[in-house]
Amino acid sequence: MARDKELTRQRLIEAVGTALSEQGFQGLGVNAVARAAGVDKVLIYRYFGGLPELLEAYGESQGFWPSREEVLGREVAVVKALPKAERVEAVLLGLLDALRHRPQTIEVLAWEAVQQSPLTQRLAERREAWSRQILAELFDDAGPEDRSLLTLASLLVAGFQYLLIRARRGTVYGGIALDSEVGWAEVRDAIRRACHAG
Amino acid sequence: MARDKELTRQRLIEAVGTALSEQGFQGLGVNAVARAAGVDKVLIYRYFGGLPELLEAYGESQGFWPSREEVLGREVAVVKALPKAERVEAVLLGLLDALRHRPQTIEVLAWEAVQQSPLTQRLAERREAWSRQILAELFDDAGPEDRSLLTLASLLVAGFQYLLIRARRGTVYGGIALDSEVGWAEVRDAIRRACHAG
DNA sequence: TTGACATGTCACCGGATGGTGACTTATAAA
DNA sequence: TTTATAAGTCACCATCCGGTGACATGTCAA
Repeated sequence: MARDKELTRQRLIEAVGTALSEQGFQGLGVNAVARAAGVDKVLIYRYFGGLPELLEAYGESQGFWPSREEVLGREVAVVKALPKAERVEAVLLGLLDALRHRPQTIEVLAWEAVQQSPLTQRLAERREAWSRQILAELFDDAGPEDRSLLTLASLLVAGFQYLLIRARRGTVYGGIALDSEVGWAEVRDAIRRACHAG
Repeated sequence: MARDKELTRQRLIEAVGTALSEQGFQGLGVNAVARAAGVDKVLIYRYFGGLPELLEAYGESQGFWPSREEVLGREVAVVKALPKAERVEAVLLGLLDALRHRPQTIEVLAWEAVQQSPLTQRLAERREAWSRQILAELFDDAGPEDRSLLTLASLLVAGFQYLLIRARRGTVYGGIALDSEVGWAEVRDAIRRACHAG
């Protein structure tokens, strides 16, 4: 093995991602990550201090949460000119699409949902900050009367995040086929319908 | 220890519930359950065959999923006379309320979301059957044009189930205060709003 | 009273885990 | 060329896990 500390660090960070993809967060331990990196586990302690710090480095290294541009698919200013219901719809549909292409993020979301660790807590805080920022940027003209619409938006996000989590292994939920494009098209329709409520 | 096989069986089954409440499904193992029951773990193998069968017995023993009457809070026939949107609203709000009082069911839902085991698979199938039955009983007059409404209903159920899972340890999600009655009142409002969409 | 059987206890196994100390060896400065 | 130190290897620890075989003892029928 070449003696390159920085390369080994990188290998370890990437190994977190592969271990996460292959075994899920359940099997995520010092031994598994070291094995995936092809490196001795003691280096995790030497280079990062421990598994939590390595996971943190992994979290920092990735664009876990999609950028606003990726979610919206167009300039922020363009979306901002739309009616509020359309804006919400654009954010929700864009976010759904972005997350569907991020299996590791979904894995972490599942993790976050069931376990409370320093890492998942930090990730949760970051997501809260992300949603606050979206709110401030896209809905700075929202008043108290829009509170219900924004809560509905959060509820819908929670809904399809849950569906994404279940889709990792399950095939159907509440009659929705999670393993087919048809099912997800229905979900998008339902989101559109809900956005224009009230 | 009294030599009463049936009592010991019952103790073990109840111990699953207490272990589930105290440590969550993560720490649910042969040793933990036996410890909680104050009984030797070998009896799990003798009386049930193994942990999966014991968990199955626990699943059978409890009213995990609320009955239709508990959800609706009134006679099925009465609800059936309502317009479709009102019917969906009644089911969703009733289900949310029923689940909020079932911490162990929520724990199992969280489990089900992240792990695929024979038990969680059976529980998932049972829930699917439950929702199909609700559909057949309350919405036998639904046509293809109602498909979108029912998908939205499933999405909303997914949403508040996810919120219930996160509320076990988290305090806020997407701006919704999960640890306060105010937050849940907002969720109920959002559900009502969504039900009358389209 | 005796003996058979069911109930329950205990000690142990192999394997995986997180974690650490002692070792080898490549590299690079003196 | 020598030598100090960083990079990487290896063996081992305690602990927990699921699982099992051998044993003790209460109960009840013969």
